[in-house]
Amino acid sequence: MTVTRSTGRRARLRAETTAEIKKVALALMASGGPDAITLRAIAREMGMTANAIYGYFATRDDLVTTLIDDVYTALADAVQSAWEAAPATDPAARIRAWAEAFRTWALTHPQGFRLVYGDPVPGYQAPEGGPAPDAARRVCTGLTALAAAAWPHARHLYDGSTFDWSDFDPGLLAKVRPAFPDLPPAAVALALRIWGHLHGLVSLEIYGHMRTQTTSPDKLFQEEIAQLTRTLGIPAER
Amino acid sequence: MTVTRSTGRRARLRAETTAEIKKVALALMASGGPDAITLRAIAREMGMTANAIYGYFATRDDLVTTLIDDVYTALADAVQSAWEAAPATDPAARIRAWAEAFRTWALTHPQGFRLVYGDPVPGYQAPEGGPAPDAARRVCTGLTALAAAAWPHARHLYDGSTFDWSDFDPGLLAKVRPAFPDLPPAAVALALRIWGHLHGLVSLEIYGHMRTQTTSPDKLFQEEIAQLTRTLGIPAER
DNA sequence: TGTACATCAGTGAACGCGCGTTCACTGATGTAC
DNA sequence: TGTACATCAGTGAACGCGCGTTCACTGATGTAC
Repeated sequence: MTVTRSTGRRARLRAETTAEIKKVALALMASGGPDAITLRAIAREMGMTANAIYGYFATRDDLVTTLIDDVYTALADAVQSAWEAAPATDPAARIRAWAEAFRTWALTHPQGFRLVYGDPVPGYQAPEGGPAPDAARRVCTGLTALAAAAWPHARHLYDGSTFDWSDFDPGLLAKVRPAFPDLPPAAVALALRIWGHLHGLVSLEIYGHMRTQTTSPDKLFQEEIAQLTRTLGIPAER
Repeated sequence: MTVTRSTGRRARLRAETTAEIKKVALALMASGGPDAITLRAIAREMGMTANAIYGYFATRDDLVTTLIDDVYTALADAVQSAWEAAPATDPAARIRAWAEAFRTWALTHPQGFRLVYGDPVPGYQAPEGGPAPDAARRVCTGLTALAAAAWPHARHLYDGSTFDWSDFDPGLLAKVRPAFPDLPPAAVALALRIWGHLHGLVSLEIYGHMRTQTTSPDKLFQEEIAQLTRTLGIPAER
């Protein structure tokens, strides 16, 4: 049996077509929502027949799984690079950068947000078992870094916390504890709570529930961030 | 033209069948998600033909609109009565009651939560225009009552708030301002932020994103409530 | 360099499915005189 | 109280649709000798 060299022409064409299928699928999702991701629609858009896609993805659910992973990665990259762009010496700025990147990404890719955090595509069955994809983890562990930076200022608020390590998923801890050996369980819980706060505000906005309440969701989110750093007692630099 | 008396036998049967259609639709949704709400499935379950339903609802979207309203009402009733059951003299207990009722309702009716706060049923087109249904408003104005009770203790935290009345939806203000004449815009913003916090934590849990982080979402939520009353400076009674 | 063969991307027709909705209808229930 | 008529809930067959997936196939691209 001859193995095709991965740099061969065929392999390259194959990779390009795979990329195009995903690109078209994401474009369809952006304009029509996750429901619009159908093999036939993708094929139509690409000028192929629907079953040609079976040469690249074994099944529709396989394609959707790949897309979810791609979108998660894009989100994780966006927040991580925003966080890294802010100076490490200014925890408040880093929190602000992370949170704003999170909201901005969501508003720019509302359908992507729905795909990863909302209802799955109708009929989609996620592959069973297996840990959360790496990118999903990165979103959350990024927040743990924020909590770690804030911890010296905020720890006194959480003296009564009853969390211990057994309250967390082993997969999460495997990522978090080596990176922040001194962090107590209460700080990880804080990270999850902050995640919940930001997710809630953004998600209400994305799903249209803020529109009937406020005309300035942006201002609301700014106040959220300001209060967050204030409550945690993080000094603003300068 | 003879108007059928609304107490007539026919009218009663009609009301009963309408109620059964909704009941069956909700049961289908509970077991199969919002996608499972199809006229044919409902009819199958009721031993009728699919088109018989057209005698009760002009279209599938009409039925879904009605269901959303019903579910919203159930949620609003649940949180409101929990809130009322706690003593008015104990704001912390009232906040706790509201928040716990919110989460409990969501965990008990995950598909209902998805129906009202998540992606709409595939293909569903909400009736255009028109203000949010009354029940949706009640969920949010209930939170304003919480913020109002907390305000005397928490106002000093929001001195820098830049919110004014023009930042809010007139429909919201029409409900809120008459009920709480002394409440400033910053307090309404606080209510929305609290809503966001609770919604986020519950929504991550409902959509399964907490499972890969913590084994004690319950504990996390308790800590959220405790920190909320603490941050707002609400004294615990007793 | 030329030829025989293997690989493999994509075609085109077809399958069975469940869906919302329309149509002409039937038979039971209620109403008016 | 009895009869003629109107109302109306529900039937059964059919429409056209888009979907995921399977099948046998064709024709171009690459490979081995």
